[in-house]
Amino acid sequence: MTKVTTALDKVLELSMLVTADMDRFEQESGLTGPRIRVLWILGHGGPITQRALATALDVTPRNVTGLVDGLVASEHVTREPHPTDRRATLVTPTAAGRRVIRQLVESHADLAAQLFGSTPSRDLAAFVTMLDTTIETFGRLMGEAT
Amino acid sequence: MTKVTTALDKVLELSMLVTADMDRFEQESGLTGPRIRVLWILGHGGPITQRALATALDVTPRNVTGLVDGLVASEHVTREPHPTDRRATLVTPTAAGRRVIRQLVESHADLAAQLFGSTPSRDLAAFVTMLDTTIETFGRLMGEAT
DNA sequence: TATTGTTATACTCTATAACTATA
DNA sequence: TATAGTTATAGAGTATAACAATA
Repeated sequence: MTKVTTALDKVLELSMLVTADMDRFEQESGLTGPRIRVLWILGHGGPITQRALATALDVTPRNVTGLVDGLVASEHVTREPHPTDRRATLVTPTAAGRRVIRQLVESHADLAAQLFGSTPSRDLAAFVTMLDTTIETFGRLMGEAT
Repeated sequence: MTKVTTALDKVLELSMLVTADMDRFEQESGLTGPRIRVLWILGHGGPITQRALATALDVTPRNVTGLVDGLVASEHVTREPHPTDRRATLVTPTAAGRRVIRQLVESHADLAAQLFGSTPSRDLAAFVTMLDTTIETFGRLMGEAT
C-alpha cells in the first residue's frame, strides 16, 4: 500500500463517516436524503422554481416533481405561483420546513465544532490548505475528463 | 463563517468530488453503485455467501438477492454451490467481473497518484495525520450517539 | 419556437414479512 | 430451532418520452 493510496483511503473513510452522519439526520427527521437536499437548497437561497431546483440537484425536472410532491405531502413545502411566469411554481418552505432547515444548519455547525473545535488553529489552517489543494487538483482532473 | 465550518465544508466538497468520480466509473462500466460495491467486496475477499454480503453491505438479504440477480444477468458473477452448506450460495466473479474489479483497483490507484503524487512527502504525512485524528474523533462521536 | 412542469412508463435500490430448504 | 435465500409486496429515487400551458 503506497502512501498516496493511504491518503485517498482516509479521504474515502471520512466521506463514509460524513454520509453516516447524514443518514442519522435522515432517521431523526423522517426525511430522505434527496428531500433533505431540497430543503438545504431552499435554506441557502429561499423559494426557487422547480426548473432551477432540477439544475441545482442535477436531476431531471420529472424527478423534482416527485421530490416536491413528497415534501408537499409531508407539509415541509408548498407550491406557490410565480409572480411573473404563470408556467412556473415557487417551491417555498412551510414553518415545519423552516424548522428542519434550522436543525440542518445547527447540526452542521455542531458537527464542525465537535470535529475541529479543539484542533490548534495552525493545524486547522494547514488542513484546510491541503483540502483546497486536493479539491483544486480534483477539479482539474474532472475538467480534463470532459 | 467560522474556521471549523470552513474545514467541514471543504471535507464535504471533497466527498462530493469523490462521489462524482465514482459516478464516472458507473457510467463507463454501465454498472450501478451498489453492484460495483459488490464487485469491490468480491475483489477484496474472493467468493462470499449472500448472507455475508448482506452484512458487509449493511443491507437486507432480500436486497442482496436483487443485486446478485442483476450481476448474474449482466454476467459479472455466478452463483456457485457452497461446498459444505447446501442452503448457501457462493457469489463468484466471472472473467468479466474480474476485469471490472481490476479496473476498479487501477482506477483507485490512478486517482490516488494523480491527487497526491506530486505532494511533498512531509505535507502528505501531515495531511494523513489530520485525517486520522478527524476520523478518530468522528468515530467517538458516532459511538456516543449510540 | 422555447420553456415549465406534468403524465406515462420503466428500472434500481431499499425494506418488512412470510415461506422453503437445509443445518 | 435457527439459518440461507427466495417470493410477495411496497415505497422512493432515477430516467426518457410525450404532452399541455405559457412565454
